[in-house]
Amino acid sequence: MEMITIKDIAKMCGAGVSTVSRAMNNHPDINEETKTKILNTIKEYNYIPNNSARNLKRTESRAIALLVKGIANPFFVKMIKIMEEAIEKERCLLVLRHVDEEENEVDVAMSLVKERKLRGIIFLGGYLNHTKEELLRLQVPLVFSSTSSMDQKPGDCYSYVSVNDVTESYKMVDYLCKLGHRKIAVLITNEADCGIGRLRLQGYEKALKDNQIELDQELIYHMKEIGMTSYTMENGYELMNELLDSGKEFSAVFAISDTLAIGACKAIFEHGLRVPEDISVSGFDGIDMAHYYNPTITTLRQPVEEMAKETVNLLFSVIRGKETHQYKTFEGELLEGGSTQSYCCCDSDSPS
Amino acid sequence: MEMITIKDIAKMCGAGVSTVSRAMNNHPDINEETKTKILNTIKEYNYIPNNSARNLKRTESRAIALLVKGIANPFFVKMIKIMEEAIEKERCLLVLRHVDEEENEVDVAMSLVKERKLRGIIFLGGYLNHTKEELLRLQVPLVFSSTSSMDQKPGDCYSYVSVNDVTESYKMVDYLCKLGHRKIAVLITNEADCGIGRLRLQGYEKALKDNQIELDQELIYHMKEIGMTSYTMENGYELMNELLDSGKEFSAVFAISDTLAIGACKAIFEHGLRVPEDISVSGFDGIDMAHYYNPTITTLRQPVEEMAKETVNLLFSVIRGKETHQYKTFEGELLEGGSTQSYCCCDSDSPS
DNA sequence: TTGTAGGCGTTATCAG
DNA sequence: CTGATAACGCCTACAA
Repeated sequence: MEMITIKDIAKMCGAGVSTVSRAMNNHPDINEETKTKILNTIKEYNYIPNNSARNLKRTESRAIALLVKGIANPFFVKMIKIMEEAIEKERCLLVLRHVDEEENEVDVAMSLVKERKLRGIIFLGGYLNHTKEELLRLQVPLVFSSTSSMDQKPGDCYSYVSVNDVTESYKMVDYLCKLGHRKIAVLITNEADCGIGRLRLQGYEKALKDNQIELDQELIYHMKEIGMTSYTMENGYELMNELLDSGKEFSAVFAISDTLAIGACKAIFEHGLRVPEDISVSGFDGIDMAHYYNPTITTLRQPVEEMAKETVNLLFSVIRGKETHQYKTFEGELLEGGSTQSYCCCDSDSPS
Repeated sequence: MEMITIKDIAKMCGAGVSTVSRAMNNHPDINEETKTKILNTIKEYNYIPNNSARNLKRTESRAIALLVKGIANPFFVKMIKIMEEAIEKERCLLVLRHVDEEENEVDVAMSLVKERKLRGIIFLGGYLNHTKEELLRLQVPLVFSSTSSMDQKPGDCYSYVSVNDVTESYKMVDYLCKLGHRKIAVLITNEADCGIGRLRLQGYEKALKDNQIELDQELIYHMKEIGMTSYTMENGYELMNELLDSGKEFSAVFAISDTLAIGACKAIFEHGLRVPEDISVSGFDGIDMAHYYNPTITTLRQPVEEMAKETVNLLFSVIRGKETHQYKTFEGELLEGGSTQSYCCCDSDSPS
């Protein structure tokens, strides 16, 4: 029932608590013999030091926090994995924390800074709408990765890694235009979302404009529910059903995520239509699923691996004081899949 | 630079630390006026109490730990979400922790018990091979959910929620047999895996036997790499490629997860074959992707929602002392999708 | 209703 | 090399 503490170990070994502490923490000033003896009793009694006490007392740690907004997002899952490895390589401890949609990630971060004496923080996802003052209060190096921000000018108090959502979604929509599509619908998060959704919509609008296509508000399909920012297949399916049921004419769809695109395909199939013969579908992100789907989803691949690695690199550069905060934008890559084809007014039945 | 503490707040308000503590923790014995005053200064100075100190001092908390082995698994992602809500409904704090493949979840749990004074622990995924002694040492109610265990007899020191992997995979393979398939390949984790993979293989073997089909070792495709237990589309793709390239004859494939099944489909398509006309493909789990895939994957749906809810229920029953530890097995549901069809020796080109 | 003091389990400091 | 001892920041008797 009683928790065994460092004192108990000390008593058992006939040593002082500080010696036990030294043994545990690999301090240099300790006799090898007593050290092994202590380590043995620790193992024997399954003693595990109390982290709360440690964190409270320690002046610094090697902990890096990774705060993720949207842990279900497959795109993030991959980034997390890579960051995890990179951080481990720096011999640091990763503290992974899932942040809810309504939660304020900076508050969570602040709490962690106090609790764990963090070395640095990585924010993954979410929307960057915090004041410089709030961020400075965190007192540790910060990197925002794949976080959207309306004004693309980060302050000097944090680093920033991302693709340019406007530019990249422009690429995709422009690609659809060049294929000859003129009636291009877009599936997107709800209107209140000022995050990535809005940026990608901007790219869509600009691409249409540059291709001399008039913007048709009826082809912009927002998720209805407020606060509904989740990029799920189900939402893609729902949105596409609405769109198809509306009777509105269109030949291509740009879904602002691959998950939405896949859901959309399902709706299209269920309406007895084909992808891409009847409707071309394109996504965004370049997640594995887009590649494995049938047909392969035409998508805009974000260089996940490089982005994740660079995120960690930037963080450690600042931690080491070697560099000051930076702003890195990555280029996406348009992957042509089987879900899009050039627009054909005669509605051919036998492509290929 | 200096961290602001409870003492600072106390000083600023001209109050004692205990009063500040009472204000923060909603204690009854406190003057409303002083309470609001304190709360205001706390807000004004953005004071956040140090969790380490709290955990160290508190004798109990309302924290429940959820230790997940394989956070990338879409099946778990859904369960986590549901458990999260259920735990919140019990007005408890969820401590979500990702456990690496090589990490021992019980060690992590032990560490958390000490650090956070946990009320209970839920283990999601992984393989249950811990001694009763180890588990008892944790001192708090335990539930293993969707964890595999060779001997299906849990001790009395923990609860257990799962489907019967043998029975359920039997159902699926039996279904394929009843469709007329006699050469059924299986895609599975590496041979060293004594977890879910082995159980599902048992179901496969039994189903074949009951259908008077001789077991053909060459149709059992294990992941090659040791320690490779990840149920990814990529692995499914690789395995299926090997299988197809081997020239071995078969008409159906049972992949022990939907992700593997989807990867397998991709490989089949790339070999110029069709699903299900040339090869029937079935999966396991019933994740969303199986439903959205084209064709829809025939799968064995695990009742995620109920399982997740029951997991939390069992935990709280024990916490409240109302019930003793239990062992709940759920029935899966075979969802017929478009990826399977009855075996047709004439290799029809125009199904329905 | 409020304040003071002691201790939670460690680590850091400093004298031996 | 080792062992007391004083913090770390908070909560909680207990006394006022």
